[in-house]
Amino acid sequence: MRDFDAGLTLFDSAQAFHWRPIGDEFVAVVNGHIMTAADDDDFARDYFDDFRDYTKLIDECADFPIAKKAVEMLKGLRVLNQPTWEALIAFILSANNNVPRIRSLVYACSREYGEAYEYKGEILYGFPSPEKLASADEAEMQRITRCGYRARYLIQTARSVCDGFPLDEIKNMPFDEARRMLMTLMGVGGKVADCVLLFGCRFSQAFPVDVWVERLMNKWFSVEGSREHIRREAVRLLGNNCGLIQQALFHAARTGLIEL
DNA sequence: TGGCAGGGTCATA
DNA sequence: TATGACCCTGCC
Repeated sequence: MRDFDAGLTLFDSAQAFHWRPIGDEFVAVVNGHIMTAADDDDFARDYFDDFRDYTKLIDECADFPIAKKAVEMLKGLRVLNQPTWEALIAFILSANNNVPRIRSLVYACSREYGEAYEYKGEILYGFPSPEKLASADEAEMQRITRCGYRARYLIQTARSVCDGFPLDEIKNMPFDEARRMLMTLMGVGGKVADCVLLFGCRFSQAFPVDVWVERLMNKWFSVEGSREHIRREAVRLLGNNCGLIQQALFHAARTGLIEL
């Protein structure tokens, strides 16, 4: 695969939290199958977004030197096409947490409620199913996983999915409608919805605004105001692939590659 | 060791 | 639309 930086994309970029370095490779359970960063079947290439031409992205942010710089510096950073449910669970857990703790919460929930798999002597866990989470006890989940108030979000959202919420149809809806639908789920506000749309529904115009993106949009794009306002301005300025650009900007800001 | 901040959301007014 | 509460912990 051309220009694919597995460590950057799967581990450092904080768009997925369940990939683990084992030996000299990255491994995770995706959709009930063990997957490695070296896989290159059609499913893997799609998951790693290998069918997109990322060189075009540099031209798309030509009007914004800081964006162009971030995209150029982070060649090899892909935006993943994760299963919607997996992105949903991970980003509900992400709320008001730092990256190391999100990783540990995703792990704890998977270990407790997901299926175990063995790979080269290591145990890996898949994401818990909606059914499994829907029947979980809130207090017990809090005690075991330490996920705090997010236990209620997880359980309620899992119950909605079990009760017929059309999660698999979200990716085929118009963007605004998809976003509104996701936000009816417990624990899903605008930011989490945008992450699910970007990382789990192929909407490259989704633009998650967190504390880092808020700061960099203030400093480098002179955009201030509510996060919803910042999001709309980003779409207007950067276009329909603003989510892909956001990912480069987010990582550059968080790691000090660009000043804040 | 204390205290802040973290890929926010919800309830309330 | 704006404000405060919220589980817990990584990190300075």
